[in-house]
Amino acid sequence: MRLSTKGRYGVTAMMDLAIHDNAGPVTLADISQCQGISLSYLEQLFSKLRKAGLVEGVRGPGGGYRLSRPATDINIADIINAVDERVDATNCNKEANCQGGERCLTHELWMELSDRLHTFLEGITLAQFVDRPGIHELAIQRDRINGRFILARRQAEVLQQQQRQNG
Amino acid sequence: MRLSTKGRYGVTAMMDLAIHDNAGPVTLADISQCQGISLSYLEQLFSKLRKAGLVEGVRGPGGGYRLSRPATDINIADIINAVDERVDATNCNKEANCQGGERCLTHELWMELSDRLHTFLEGITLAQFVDRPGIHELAIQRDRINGRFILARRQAEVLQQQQRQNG
DNA sequence: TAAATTCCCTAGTAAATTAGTCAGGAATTA
DNA sequence: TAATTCCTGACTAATTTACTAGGGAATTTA
Repeated sequence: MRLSTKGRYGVTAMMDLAIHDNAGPVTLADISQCQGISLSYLEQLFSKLRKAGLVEGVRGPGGGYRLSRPATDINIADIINAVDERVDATNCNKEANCQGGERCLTHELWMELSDRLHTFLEGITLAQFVDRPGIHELAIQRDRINGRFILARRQAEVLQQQQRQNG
Repeated sequence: MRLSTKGRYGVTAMMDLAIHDNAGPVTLADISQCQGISLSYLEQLFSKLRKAGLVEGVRGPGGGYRLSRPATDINIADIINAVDERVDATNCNKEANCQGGERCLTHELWMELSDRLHTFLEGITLAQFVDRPGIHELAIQRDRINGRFILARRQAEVLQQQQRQNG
């Protein structure tokens, strides 16, 4: 397990997709502008997310990226693994350090900690951040502030439709 | 929160100190050899751990580093913060990205995740890895394999003493 | 069909971080 | 006094991060 700004970019971008999941795909240009990351860099990150099967791209006008499965089925460990891609190889695996083929005790303990961390992050899904009252209304507000008018409108339409059905 | 190989080095080194806590200080030369990290690099890492108040150095022959407080009072978040030193500054804090002074919704969600992670790692102490049956016997074995004879002897002495008192 | 939009891919580069090297000094023990 | 070990600072190499540039492929809209 490894966690850098790259991982943060991946997670926040995926949260963005999850929030707008009902309102259709989100363009990288939007995410780029809102988060202040270069478009090309985002494209590279999304290439990894796509290869990991977490998102799918939709080309052409009105296109963008969307989650490839429900937000309930995507956890934080998935995302970080896809983007940060580093496994916890300790130095001892390359042997020559710890004699006799025995690994350092501390490395075993580290692996245990690493496992615990992984399990913890596996237990946190995107849905846990998105499925809460008022989040979509808040998202529409913020999107308008950030100039993401198309997204805001689409999301507002979906919301109205749902309210008509419920009320 | 940020987690790189540097953080791993810090944590495993601290585990090493914790295991030998009763047997006196551990030299950086020992850790360097066992973990395959350069001595000077370790010195730089320990400079940070010392400034964070987690360890204290003992100079001269027979010296080394030891924990500055009980292993029960040192958690993983402490160590990673000391060594990786990066706080979770999102791009939005530097403003100019998200208009209107409002932060991106995803950044708030990220901070929430970051907090959760921090709390999780705060709850894991060094003692949880060290205070378990047979760990010291195992440590002595491994130390001998790794050529850390002085440490192994000191630890064996302490262990015998404890056994005399108990049995 | 043409034009616009968006994903998609490759290659290269600048900046930052990681990891290491070197050289020396200060405290302590034997 | 000599050996050991921490401690510090400056410099360098390697790697990773983040960005830039260019073009191509699929799709929608006019």
